[in-house]
Amino acid sequence: MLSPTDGELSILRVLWDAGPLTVREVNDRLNRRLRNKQTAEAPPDKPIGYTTTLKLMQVMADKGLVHRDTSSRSHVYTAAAGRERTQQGLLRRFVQSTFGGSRTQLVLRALGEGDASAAELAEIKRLIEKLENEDRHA
Amino acid sequence: MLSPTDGELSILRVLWDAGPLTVREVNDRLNRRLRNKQTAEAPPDKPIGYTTTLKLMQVMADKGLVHRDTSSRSHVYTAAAGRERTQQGLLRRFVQSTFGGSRTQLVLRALGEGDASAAELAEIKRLIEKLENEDRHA
DNA sequence: AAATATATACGAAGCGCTTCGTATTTGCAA
DNA sequence: TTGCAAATACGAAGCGCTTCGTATATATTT
Repeated sequence: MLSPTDGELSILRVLWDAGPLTVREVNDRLNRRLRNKQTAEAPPDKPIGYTTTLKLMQVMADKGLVHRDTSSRSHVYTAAAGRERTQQGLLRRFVQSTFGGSRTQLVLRALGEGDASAAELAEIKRLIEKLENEDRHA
Repeated sequence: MLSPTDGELSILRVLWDAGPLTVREVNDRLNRRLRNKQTAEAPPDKPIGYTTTLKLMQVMADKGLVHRDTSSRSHVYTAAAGRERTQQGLLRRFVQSTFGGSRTQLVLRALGEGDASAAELAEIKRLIEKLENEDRHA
């Protein structure tokens, strides 16, 4: 299980959002400032060169982070792992390095910042109650 | 506001746990396998060289991550920023890069893993209810 | 067909993080 | 005081990530 780097992650985001894409399409989307709801990413100060994206995606193919279809001249790439699975992996690492492995500490810190809306808090609460129920019946 | 790297973070953890320390003391603690409750860190496979720790801490002093008292021959280091503040900074970065800035997504993902104890869930729930009350009165 | 545009492949430089070797200084002991 | 132990300072190598220049192949247009 290999975790993507920051640069790789930005490419994966594009692939997750916009399905199978060519290098050109990915590069365009990285440079164009289209902030999809979930994906809130700041547009780069300096445009990313085409060959930069190409090289990165080639590396990702080597690492197995993406699959590529080379049947046509413009190769078509797809993310190898889903968004959830990837986020879980990154989260695991992060919790380990920054919170000594305690997910609860992380959550408390994340909620403590105080920018969660009432609806979000309600959603989290709902999840907790669901988990508590599962616990009780386990 | 500068965020520590992984290596720097492991040193900060030691300083947070054990107050002002010399390089020697930090290096010893990094190599000795003393897993403090909060700090659950795996002991390194290969011992960390003394000068490695020294250099890293010198860099940290340059960056302002630690303060050092050079009045005695063995310099004494203290963490410049507190644990909470540092974790907040790292969390902010991580949420941005991995969850597109949505703390709620992060929390949902963190809780979804399903290894939180009943007591932990209760603690989180308590915090949420406290936040909801603050919201209501804001 | 020739010229132009667009694709991939590849090597290498730049940068930050980490690690270590080595020189130098300082304190302590024989 | 002479020698040994332990500390700091410093330079540089190694590695991974990112970026880019350039070579080469393949379409497309004129």
